[in-house]
Amino acid sequence: MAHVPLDSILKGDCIEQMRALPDASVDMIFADPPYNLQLKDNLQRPDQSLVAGVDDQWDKFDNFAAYDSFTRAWLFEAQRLLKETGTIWVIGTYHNIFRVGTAMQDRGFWLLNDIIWRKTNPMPNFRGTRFTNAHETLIWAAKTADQRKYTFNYNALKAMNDDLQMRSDWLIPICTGKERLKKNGKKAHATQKPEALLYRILMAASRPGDVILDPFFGSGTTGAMAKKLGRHFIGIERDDGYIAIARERIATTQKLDEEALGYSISKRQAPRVPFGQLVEAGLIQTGTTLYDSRRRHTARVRADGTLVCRDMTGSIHQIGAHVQGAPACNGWTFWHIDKRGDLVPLDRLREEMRAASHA
Amino acid sequence: MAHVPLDSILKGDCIEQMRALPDASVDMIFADPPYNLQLKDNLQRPDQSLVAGVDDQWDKFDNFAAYDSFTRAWLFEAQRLLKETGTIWVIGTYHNIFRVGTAMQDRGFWLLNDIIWRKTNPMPNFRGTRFTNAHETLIWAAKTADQRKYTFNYNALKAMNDDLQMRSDWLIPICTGKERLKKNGKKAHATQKPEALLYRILMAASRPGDVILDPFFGSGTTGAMAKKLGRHFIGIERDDGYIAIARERIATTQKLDEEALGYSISKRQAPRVPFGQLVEAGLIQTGTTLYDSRRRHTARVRADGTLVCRDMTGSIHQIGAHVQGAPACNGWTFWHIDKRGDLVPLDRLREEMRAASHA
DNA sequence: TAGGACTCTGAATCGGGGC
DNA sequence: CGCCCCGATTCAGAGTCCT
Repeated sequence: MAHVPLDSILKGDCIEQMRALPDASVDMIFADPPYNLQLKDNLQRPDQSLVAGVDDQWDKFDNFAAYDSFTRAWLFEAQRLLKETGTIWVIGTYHNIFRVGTAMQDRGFWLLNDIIWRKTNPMPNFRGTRFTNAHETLIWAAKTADQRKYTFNYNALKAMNDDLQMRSDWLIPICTGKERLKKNGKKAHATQKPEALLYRILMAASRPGDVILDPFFGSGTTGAMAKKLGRHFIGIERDDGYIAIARERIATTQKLDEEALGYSISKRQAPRVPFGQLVEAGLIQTGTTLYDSRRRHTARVRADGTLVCRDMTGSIHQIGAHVQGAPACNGWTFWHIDKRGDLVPLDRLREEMRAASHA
Repeated sequence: MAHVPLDSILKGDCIEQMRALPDASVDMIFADPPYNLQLKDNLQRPDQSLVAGVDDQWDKFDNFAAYDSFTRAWLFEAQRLLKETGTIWVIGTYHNIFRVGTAMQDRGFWLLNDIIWRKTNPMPNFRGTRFTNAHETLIWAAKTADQRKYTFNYNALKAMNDDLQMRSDWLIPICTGKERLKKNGKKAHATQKPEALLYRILMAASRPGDVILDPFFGSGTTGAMAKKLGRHFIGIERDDGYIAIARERIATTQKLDEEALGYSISKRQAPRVPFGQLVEAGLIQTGTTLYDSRRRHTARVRADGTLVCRDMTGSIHQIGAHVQGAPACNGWTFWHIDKRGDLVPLDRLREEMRAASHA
């Protein structure tokens, strides 16, 4: 059967290129297909400047039927290429994601989750006519309904999330700053995805050495993160310009060392809530005594959010580590308050705080 | 034509009951259709206790085709019942929402947003096999693609959100505690929606006095919130038990008083006041010099309400655009008068004029 | 150099009424 | 239906320049 070209970008139409690859040859697929935006006119900001919207040819379809037919064709090949334990991720917005999801179910993929990428910094709705479009949706699915042995690194993701089960809503900034690839001072690709998003996806649903296919490779975020995390990639892209920037980008990306690959922690988490903020808000009184889960250690809270324990003062993490004689400690889960005899972890109070500040 | 039965619950099949209602008779629809959950077996918690899932007969469909056909049928009636300015909300999870969204687009509804209801307290994934399913998805749509005059209280929602545009991700707790209706100590309805969710939806997309239809009425959250917010409701439900619960619930719900029901309206809805009227009324003298906010540009007022700037004359908007070299300009906020050294925008004078004409 | 003022930008189905 | 004009409308983050 056909050769599987690892760590390279195949130039051409994604369906044709996928057809040339052998059955059951990839461990994970990440697909960022055209969203089929139907933009009628130019959009101006309140200051009269023009929004640089997506006007690329690759996002033009005549109608829903044409888009559906395209979607079914590439999904058919994607399913054929997946190994039995493989999973697929597809990203989109309300313009296309319902059609993609329907096509996936019809094709026999088994949906595992829909994941919401919440943007910290979305583009506002300039006209005040709708809600700020502040998220995109990912669908995560196994090859078939009876396939239960898909790759999912449950514990790694729990560790990335302060020892809480990772939820289906992920807060990640859009791709800006140094990470955003530029060409002649302008954005090189209209829809470059943030590396943190691919980082989390690859950590969740693949293992080092796995083969990752991205049939809509674009600026190559999937390839760069695959290399960084010690996975192999196959990219498919038909635009020479995009291929060139992706090649250069991946060439300058470093693979993490073996040790880091075992313990990688996400840099970007849910909005940070300092412990002092709980004190400031009155959720925790100064002078309150904190306990570990078995009441073997105690410490008291000061007004600035530090703890005192015997003659030591420091953060909830530092004091937690100190009393255990451990090199490090997650103070949020280590320390508890006594609520009518029950021990409640600080982490629960933080959750309440986050909820209150958003509601 | 048929009678529209306000503030009542129609017993029977939702499609048959909708058929009996006249065209263009409701202002907003909220629909919480069966989710078509595909639970194979009973789910047990780690402590071996059984999760009380949805196993009602109303959630049983033989396959996707049967579910799609049901979905298309009720959406057809829903679209017929909507007034031209009306919008529809449909809630679901990944089991059904993609099929619903596709059917809505195929039917000609125009999607305005998808909204993510983020749960503060979702049920964990007990087996550690997937991400915590921590959200549900709502689709908000106008009746047709060319319909731009749908009801959306942009300013009211902005006010509810600390003066920031409301985003597409809403953090709301699931329905628990006193709010959760009980029957013989057990939850009375498997999928009772939180009142906060309906509150926000009704505040966003309806006005006092509007008619709200809920074709899957269940425990009546829509009816209760409609009554509380001074809207009318029509509920459709086929289960006598649910109807009884909902009736009692709504009977004990109080309408907010008129003052509380007031909400911030937008400038678009305010009566139009031409600039010339301010001159005519003497709020601005002819010959007055106008300044932009940084005093970089000036213009003088003429008797007919036009401005002069160098050799140009025109409306406050035209001259504002001209001096900036911009394609357009809002003269009301661009131009100011000098009141004892302070710059006051024309917009403020206009507000005074409107206030005076009301008194 | 630290901080403030100003500018720029991001997958966006983004207006209404009179003539 | 088309044209023209009125006039309503933005948040977070990064980058630049000046004090």
